Amino acid sequence: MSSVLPIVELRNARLSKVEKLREKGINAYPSRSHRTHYTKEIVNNFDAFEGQTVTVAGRLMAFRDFGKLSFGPIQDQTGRIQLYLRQDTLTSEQGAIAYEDLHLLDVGDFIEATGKVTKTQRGEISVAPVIVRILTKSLRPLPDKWAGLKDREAILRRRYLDTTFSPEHKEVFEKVGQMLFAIRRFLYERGFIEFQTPIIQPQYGGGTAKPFLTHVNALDTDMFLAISHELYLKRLIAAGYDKVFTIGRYFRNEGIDRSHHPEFSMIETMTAYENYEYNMDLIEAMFRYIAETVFAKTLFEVRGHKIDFGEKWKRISMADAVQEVTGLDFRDCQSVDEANDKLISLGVNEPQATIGLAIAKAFEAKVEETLINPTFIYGHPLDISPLAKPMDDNPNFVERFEIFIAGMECGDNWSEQNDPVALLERWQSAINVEELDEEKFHPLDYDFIEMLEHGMPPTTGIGPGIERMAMIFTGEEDIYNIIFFPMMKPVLSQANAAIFGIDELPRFGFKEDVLLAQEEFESLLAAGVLQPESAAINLRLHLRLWEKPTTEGNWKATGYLEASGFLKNKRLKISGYSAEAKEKLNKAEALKAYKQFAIQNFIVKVKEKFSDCKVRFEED
RNA sequence: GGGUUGGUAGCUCAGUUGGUUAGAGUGCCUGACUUUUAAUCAGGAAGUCGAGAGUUCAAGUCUCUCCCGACCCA
Repeated sequence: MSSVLPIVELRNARLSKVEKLREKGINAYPSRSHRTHYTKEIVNNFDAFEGQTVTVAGRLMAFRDFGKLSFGPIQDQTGRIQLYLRQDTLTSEQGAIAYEDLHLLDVGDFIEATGKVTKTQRGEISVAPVIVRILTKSLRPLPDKWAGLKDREAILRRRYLDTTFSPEHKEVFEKVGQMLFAIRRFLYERGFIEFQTPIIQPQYGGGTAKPFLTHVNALDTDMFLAISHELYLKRLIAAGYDKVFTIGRYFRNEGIDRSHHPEFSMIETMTAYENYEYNMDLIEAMFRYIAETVFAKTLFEVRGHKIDFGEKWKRISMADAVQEVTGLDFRDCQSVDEANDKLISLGVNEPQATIGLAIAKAFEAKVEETLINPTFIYGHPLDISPLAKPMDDNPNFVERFEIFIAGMECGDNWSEQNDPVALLERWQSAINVEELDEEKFHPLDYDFIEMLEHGMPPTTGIGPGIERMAMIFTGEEDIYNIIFFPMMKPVLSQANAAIFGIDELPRFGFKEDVLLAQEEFESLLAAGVLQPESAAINLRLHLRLWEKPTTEGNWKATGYLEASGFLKNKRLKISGYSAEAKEKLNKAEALKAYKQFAIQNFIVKVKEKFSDCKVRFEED
């Protein structure tokens, strides 16, 4: 090794301190501490503690050496207290660190100090240790004690360093934990029972999000990570429990931005023998309960708006809300065309397939952002709510409500459809629409329908997102400040490569690419060499539309298909497809034409060879 | 997906029209100091300038590709 990285030298220096401590009979990684008090209780009650002997423990955050006297604050979960170390009072009993050996400690080490509580001449509340023990040697330097960690990427990848330096960031995560506890307490007080529901599910129901696919080796079956837990909670209702809930993890294989994370949490309840009106009361009370018990206030500032959770929430139907904001009542429309004309008059030039969809569109485009104070929007069009129960007085609308706070949707809830025949019909027609759309794969859960046929009492549920709720209460506008371990691409730093002697990260299940030309792919398929290795093939189209015409004056699109499911841990890319058009198409038309082409050339060939293999098509 | 922007010492950051051997603060190492609060003083060591390729007599700086982020938009 010719040149050694500075971080490696720093680390080696600390490793040799571990060795020197060992030579003195001191274990740098003992089993436990003998802490008697947290720093905060001492600092807050100095008068009571003055002169008493205490043992405190925490991370050494700084060290100021004055020869025969030194100072160093230690930090524990509750705060900091200064150690006031004197050569003439520090003893070196067995296992303790003598004054002369204090240089074997580093800022960042976890240590324990036993001594009397006192004040220094400058008035700083301190512990004057008789015994100092090391609890854990730190091998890497802490960030700058004044600046802390600033690099966003470093903060997200090594959150433990950021929370060490930023108590206000640390507190946010504590509040999230307290919120979860408060929610559980709130529900238990009202007779709910908490259940665990499966995260790995054979079918994904209860939503239209794209799932994560996984494989269960023991059953040799593809399964999905939960996009929702409600179908299981409903089975619990059928099982005879009247009030159930789960605090579940949810996985949606979609975009990431400041308010969306692929993995998130929801509190989901189901209550039998009640309808959606019960839930409006429940969730309003829950928000108030969290505000009062976790944050000890009802007035919050959310995205620049003052919001009082102590006040009663507004309740208005979706169609009324649209009418209130736009002056248009979509309910008197006689036809879809009439509804679409109204949309256009609002400046929304996206024709919808039904009157119900048009109402939802108008709401989304014009009303949502105006809902600042907590508002219940109820009575959604049936068309966008296949699993909800229609209203008695107008079956075009359902017993469903959404919560809006500061223009953000914060929960979606409804009275569950428990008529198995009606639900199956709704479900099937929804699937047909979806399939025409070719956008989403929406499986029918016949086990669930069977459960309904056995009978599920009238039921209603709520499902507020934990992260959204936490963002509202803490004032954070970035979900990455709420999720302690956000999803990041794995990387290997040069320093770690050098220190651990590796040149790449372990890659379990890493996907390699195999590139085949269209002809190669088709001949391998025809010869039976290439076979599906999972029950479903997922297809993804990557398309490029060339902006300049060919010499013949035609417009050209090229691309490749990405197929997973043929080769384990490998992603198959098939190139060589191309399509030409006589005149310029817009991107949507070109995509459509190309998709047709891909379906003919790929899906049909796979289907005729392997008739029971599912092929799913997804787009970028 | 589109636009903008960033990656330089463990950390926080400078680095000019391309031009000596890439700097500062902090931290680290050595020494002094019995009341500090980002202690002070003296001395010292420390860099694959995100990775790779190119242009050039000469690249942290210019060009291209890639990796990892951030911000805004849809």
